[in-house]
Amino acid sequence: MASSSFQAPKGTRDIFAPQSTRQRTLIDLFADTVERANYGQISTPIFEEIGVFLRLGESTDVVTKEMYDFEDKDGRHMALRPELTASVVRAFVQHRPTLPWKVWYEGPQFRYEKPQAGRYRQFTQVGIEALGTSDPELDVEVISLAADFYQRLGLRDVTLLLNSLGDPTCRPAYLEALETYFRDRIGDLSEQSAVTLETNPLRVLDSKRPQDQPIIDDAPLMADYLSPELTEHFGRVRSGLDQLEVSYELSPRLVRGLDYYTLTTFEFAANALTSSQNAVGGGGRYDGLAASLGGPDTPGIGFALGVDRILLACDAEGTFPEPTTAPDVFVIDVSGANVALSLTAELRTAGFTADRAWDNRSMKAQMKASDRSGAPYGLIIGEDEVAANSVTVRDLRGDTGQQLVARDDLISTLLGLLDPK
RNA sequence: GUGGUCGUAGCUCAGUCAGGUAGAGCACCGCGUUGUGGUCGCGGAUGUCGCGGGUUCAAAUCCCGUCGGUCACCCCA
Repeated sequence: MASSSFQAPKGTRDIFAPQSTRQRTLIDLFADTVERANYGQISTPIFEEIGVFLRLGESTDVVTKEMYDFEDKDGRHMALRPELTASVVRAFVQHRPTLPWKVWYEGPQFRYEKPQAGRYRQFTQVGIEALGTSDPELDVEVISLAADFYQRLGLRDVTLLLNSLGDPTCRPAYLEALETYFRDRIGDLSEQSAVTLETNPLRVLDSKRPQDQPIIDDAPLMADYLSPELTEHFGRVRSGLDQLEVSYELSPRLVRGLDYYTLTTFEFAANALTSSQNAVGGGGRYDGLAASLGGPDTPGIGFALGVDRILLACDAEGTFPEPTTAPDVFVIDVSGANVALSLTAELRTAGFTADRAWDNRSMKAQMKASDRSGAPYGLIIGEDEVAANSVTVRDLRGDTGQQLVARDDLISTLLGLLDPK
């Protein structure tokens, strides 16, 4: 803790068992959920040419203020990925897989933000992206998969917020109306919102300042400006969600932070999280992104879910507990003959998880260690056992006592007592 | 990035208001005789009181700075 010693960089943390095990379990559950829908895993580099991310939008903090960018030794301007959609679409444009293309991912992302609980400079997201069709039923599939996943985790109090942001054919008229509306009231807006208005009127809707609320409440709605086709698309998304019994709230003010979103946009808020960092996931359509990255004009939709925040929400709801990690057996060796060394290796080869005590400690100390390990059985080897070429198998959890087992029968005896992992 | 708040043993915290050079619980280690843990009893180790500077005879305690956590805004997962 002294200033001369190192600590994890601001906004980052060390995660170890059992939390790390829990995180991996969560990711496994996510993989299972989306692989049932035929999404395949994609793994992209953790850094890209910065241009890949500049398409996220010039009015977003993620791009303008929060990028971890650097020059590599050849002078290329690179950046650690602040999100994964852009990387996935870059991979799509580069490889041109057959359509529709459905992928899922997990991994760390980086944003230079001021940290807070649930907001880190390195954070983990899981997500999916699907490119190649504008079918509104794809929107429904994507959204419902996220909802399914929360449900499988045991999260109950998650609200799905839904909106349509229009597209280049109808959004400009809305933006104009919105800008005019806010300009007429700029004197009543907060200073911050007045600045935001200059770069992106849409995002003023996102302001949480009390001063802005009455003005935002009466602002024009995108829904009134959607083209007939998009109104139809949005209607089919909603009826599809109804059909699958995925409940949602229409949220006409929902504005996503990244500029590439079009049409369907959504966000999941965990109500158990009391802080303002309660968005545990979000996503939407980005029909122009592939083209803007130099590829064919291909529609796409996806979402990203914040693993760190989801786990905080699980804690708040008291669900998805940490897995208990205990070995099957724990070896106590007081023989002075190094039996533990070969015995643990033999047990592991046979499929058991096995740990042991070290440093030739006393019987009492080794028994204590075995108890603490959580293992259901302790294997005791002393001089007597060595002489009899056997092992004492002791029940550490129940009351069945202990039995002397011939070394040759040990594995089969243990197989009768527990299932190897 | 702006503002608030907190920072004492591995963990949770008391002590800070009224300055006199560190405590509790849990965890850890050992002992309770001959090879047996979990309960109990006894004993033990561990902190330059986040870091740096200032005021003072004297600072965990007061002042300034800094780093980190956290809360609100901002932003977003």
